[in-house]
Amino acid sequence: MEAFHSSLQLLDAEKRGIEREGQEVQKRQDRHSYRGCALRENIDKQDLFGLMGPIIGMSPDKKTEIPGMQEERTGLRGVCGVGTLPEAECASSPLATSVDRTGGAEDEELTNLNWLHENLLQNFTLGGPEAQPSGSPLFDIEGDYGSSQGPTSSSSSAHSRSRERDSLKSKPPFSFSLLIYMAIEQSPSKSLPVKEIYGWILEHFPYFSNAPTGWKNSVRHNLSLNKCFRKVERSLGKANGKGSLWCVDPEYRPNLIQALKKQHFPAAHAFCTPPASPPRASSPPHHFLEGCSFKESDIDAATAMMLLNSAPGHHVDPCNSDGPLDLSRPDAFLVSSDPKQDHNYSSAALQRCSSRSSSSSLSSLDEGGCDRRQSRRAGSEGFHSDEDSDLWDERGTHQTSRRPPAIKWPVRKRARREAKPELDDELKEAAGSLLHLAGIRS
DNA sequence: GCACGTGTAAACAAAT
DNA sequence: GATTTGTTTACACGTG
Repeated sequence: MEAFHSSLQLLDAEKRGIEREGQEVQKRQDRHSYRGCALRENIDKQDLFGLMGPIIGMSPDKKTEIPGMQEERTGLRGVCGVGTLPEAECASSPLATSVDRTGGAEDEELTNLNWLHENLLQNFTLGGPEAQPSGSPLFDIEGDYGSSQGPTSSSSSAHSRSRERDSLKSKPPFSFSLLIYMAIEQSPSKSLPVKEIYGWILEHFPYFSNAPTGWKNSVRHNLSLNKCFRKVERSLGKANGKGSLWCVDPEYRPNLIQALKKQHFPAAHAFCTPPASPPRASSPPHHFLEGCSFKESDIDAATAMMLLNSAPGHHVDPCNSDGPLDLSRPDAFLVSSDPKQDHNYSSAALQRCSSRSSSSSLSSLDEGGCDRRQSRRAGSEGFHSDEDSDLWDERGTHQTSRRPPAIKWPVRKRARREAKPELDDELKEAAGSLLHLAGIRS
């Protein structure tokens, strides 16, 4: 943990150095563009760890212009805002209670995706929030927003309006799984009801505000089918809305992170790259960074931190199914180097996902969806115990006749954790390599 | 061609 | 009874 804090300090120092270079770099980046994106060179690395302020993805003015956004956002304030989710506060599940008790400060640093939204996503925009006329984070992610112009370039207001229109009609470059993941991860309690997932998506991807309502069906479909997501029963004693809370299955969080990065941040393949490979070899492919002003070390720093978070023993996961994690305890964030105390399943999950082609993603996890549902229905008490997990680990039925049971069932979690120490080490080394690449001493 | 991931639509049941 | 939520099935399409 001390090393982590020192890394943060080093990041801060580096950030200041980067900022000094900022203007010079901006000039360079103005000369480049890629798919309409121009990322800030001087990414605030503090932000990478979820220390940022409120979400700035969309200006209120623009949001109010979107039909139907107002009512959707009302229920969202508790999610993206500072407060805690009322439902989650009262949720009876160990997850919700343990998470909500925390206040989430350190948890925010280690697990949330604010860094993604406010940096990776937002910094895809032209020069950051001050320069972006539209609040949509996909504003410049999508390639059809016109050529990128640097923040210092003379992007006319007409051009901005044009891009804004495009942002409203262009589909987000993320799958529903990732959208849901981002929504859930950005919530203080790491769990959201469906309606607030809708709200988050609507707020951050205005495209859906004008899209046919089928996308909500898709969201629900994903939540049900994708075993990355778990249902958490709300508190029975309080009538606080329909349905359940949904959270990210900790076992598949690395997969989601990887899918997220594969979708837009191919530097993520460093996660699957053995540490022996040269650091630069794990740099994002040219097609991605080409023209982007996203310094590779920035990406690496971000991915390194995520990898650290994903690495066994470094992960703080409120959704840990091994039992409620009381994040209010000061030792809740102690970094364990003991594999036996590793409550993270990322290594196996990562291995699973890296075993497939680059297209490996989330729905491969759907193979077990039916079993998950079975166990949900058997007792929808939210999270499974290990025994419960073992149940849906070992049953081998497949969901549909169209999906042959090419089941990559997670093996028993504990057994897997103990059986993959070398993989754990690789992950740690990879994290170290990435941090080193980013100029951070781990 | 095949397997897989993803998106979409539709139907249905249960809950509110 | 209407609406929302959750589940399931089916199909289409793109990709490797």
